[in-house]
Amino acid sequence: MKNYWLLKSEPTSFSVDDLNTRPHKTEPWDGVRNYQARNFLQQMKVNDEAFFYHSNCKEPGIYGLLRISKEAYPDPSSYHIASPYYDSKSSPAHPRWYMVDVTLVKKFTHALLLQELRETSALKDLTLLQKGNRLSVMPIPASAFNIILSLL
DNA sequence: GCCAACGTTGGC
DNA sequence: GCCAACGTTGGC
Repeated sequence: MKNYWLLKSEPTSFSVDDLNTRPHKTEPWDGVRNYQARNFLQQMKVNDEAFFYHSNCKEPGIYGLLRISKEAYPDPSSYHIASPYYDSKSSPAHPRWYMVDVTLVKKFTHALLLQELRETSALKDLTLLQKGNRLSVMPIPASAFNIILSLL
C-alpha cells in the first residue's frame, strides 16, 4: 500500500527547479539530521508519493509532486568533515543518517501556498500546520493528500 | 530581523 | 535523569 509524505526544503538550498534540471529529475534527499524525520525516511517505499514544500522563503508552500525512487540508504554526507551535514558520530560502519532518492513527477503550474493550506478547514489537522512544527519529513494521510491535489 | 517553538548538549 | 543553555527552524 502506497503512503504519502511531505518533504521540506529551503529553495535557496534546493528547489523544485533544481530537481527539474537533474539527470532523470532524480536526486538523493540528503542532509536530514533529525531522528523523527529520519525514521519517516526509513519507512518510505519506492513509488510512495510526496509533496515538495518550500520553507523559509517569501512564499512558503507546495510546489511539486515527487515519487520515491529509491528506499532509504546511508547518507554519506554525514561522513565528510567538510560537509555542512557532517556528523562525527556517523560512520560507514555505523551510519546514523539515511536518505532516499526522489524523482520529480510534476512541478505545479501554480503553487499551493501555506496561506491557502491554512484557509482549508479540512486540512487543519495536518502536522505541517500545527503550531511550532519543524519536522522536515512528515507523513500525509491519503485523505489530506487527495484534498491537496484537488486544490491544485 | 524578530522571536516562539523545539531538539540537542552537557554539567551536575 | 534533570534541566539550563544553546543552536536551529521557519513563519511573519
